[in-house]
Amino acid sequence: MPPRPQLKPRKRPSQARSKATVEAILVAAAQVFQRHGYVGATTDRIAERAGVSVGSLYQYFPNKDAILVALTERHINAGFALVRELLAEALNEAPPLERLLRQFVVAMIALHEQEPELHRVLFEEAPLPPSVRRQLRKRENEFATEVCAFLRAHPEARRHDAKATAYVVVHTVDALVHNFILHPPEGLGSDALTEEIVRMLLGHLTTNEAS
Amino acid sequence: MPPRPQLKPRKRPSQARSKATVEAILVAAAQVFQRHGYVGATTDRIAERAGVSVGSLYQYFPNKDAILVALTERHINAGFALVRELLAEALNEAPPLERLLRQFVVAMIALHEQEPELHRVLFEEAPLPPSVRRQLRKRENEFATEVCAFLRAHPEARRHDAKATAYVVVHTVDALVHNFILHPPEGLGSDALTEEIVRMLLGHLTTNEAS
DNA sequence: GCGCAATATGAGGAATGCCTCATATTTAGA
DNA sequence: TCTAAATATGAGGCATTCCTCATATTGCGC
Repeated sequence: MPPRPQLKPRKRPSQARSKATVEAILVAAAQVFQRHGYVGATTDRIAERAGVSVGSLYQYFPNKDAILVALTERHINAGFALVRELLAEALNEAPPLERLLRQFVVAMIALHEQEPELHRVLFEEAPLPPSVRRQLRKRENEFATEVCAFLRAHPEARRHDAKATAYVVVHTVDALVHNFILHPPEGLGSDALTEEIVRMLLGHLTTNEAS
Repeated sequence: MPPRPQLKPRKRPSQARSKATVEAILVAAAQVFQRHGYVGATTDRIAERAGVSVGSLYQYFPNKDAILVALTERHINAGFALVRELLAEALNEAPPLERLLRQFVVAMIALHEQEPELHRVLFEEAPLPPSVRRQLRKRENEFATEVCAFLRAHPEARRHDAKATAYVVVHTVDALVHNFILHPPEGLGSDALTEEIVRMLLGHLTTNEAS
């Protein structure tokens, strides 16, 4: 267990051919991580699945964890993009808070429902390096800040400690949905959960309090 | 990556000497997992730290994961016991719901604050076998059921879908506290978080609704 | 077409960690 | 005290995986 080596690619692909190779490796990695878990996902297996040689793989990724990281970052980016998109759509209509919240929860569920097993491996099983976890938290905070700004602006929202509220709102939805999709409890459907979350958050956001 | 082998000990310690050995191994394992992470925690290292030979270790644990599992189960049991204890104490006084909620959140924070790094390794990094994850979920559900029963009984609580509510309450607290302790955000203290959670849940629990 | 750079190959080196087993020591009980 | 069972030891076998490197192939610019 020597100090964790670098995570950046040693060569940047320039020709179309090599770009395709990198893409194939990432796609294959997603499949292999999904099917075999973090430990079972060997570089040999990923290369084989990608239809390239191990040597090629190591041209673009200095080690196994670099693949994990690249994959995770891509996954995170796609996730935020999707949620933002769905939210932006909803925001165009200047909707009531309840509708917006429901939209948010639904978007998060949709997000977690695609490739849930990959999601589980990446975020629950794999030893994501601290740098990546930090980055993820940073993105979450940015997102919470947006939510925060929105909350101040929305006519229905009444709370004072917008920072704490935004933190709680964003993380509550994320955590509950994450748990629900990845470890579905018996006797509780996603509709019921959505309703419950929406009611709770709506109440929380619209209750005025002399702090 | 052959099929995951058995997790049960091959020999049960009978004499006091061997009980001490097993105990030493578990204590050492906790320290080593904490300091080196799941991958860095080699059986050799654990044995060394425990002051016993690898051979002895393998007398009582068939493989590395068996140690992880034993440790996790112990951790889980201690956790539930602690929270139950703190809650039972609070319940003796037939307190108002708000007080009880606050007690719950405080207990969960206390729980997560002891050995947070071990907690992180066990639940975020280590590949816990599905059986253990299932067991954990089962315990959580049992706990949620208790909460559920209590909710029905408490005079201040007004909600109808007690099952969904219990699920949301328990998992919200757990997830938020877990995240907060293990990945502390800047500019948000534990008091503010506690307040925020308590207000949110209290509002949720005391709001009556024609479902 | 030519030559050079980019890319691809895959057998095998090197390192590591899990776990065994033949042997030694300790304890319990008669 | 003596014996058998319980417990402890730790060097090293075995398997596995990561990654390299010498070589081959492909594509780009001229």
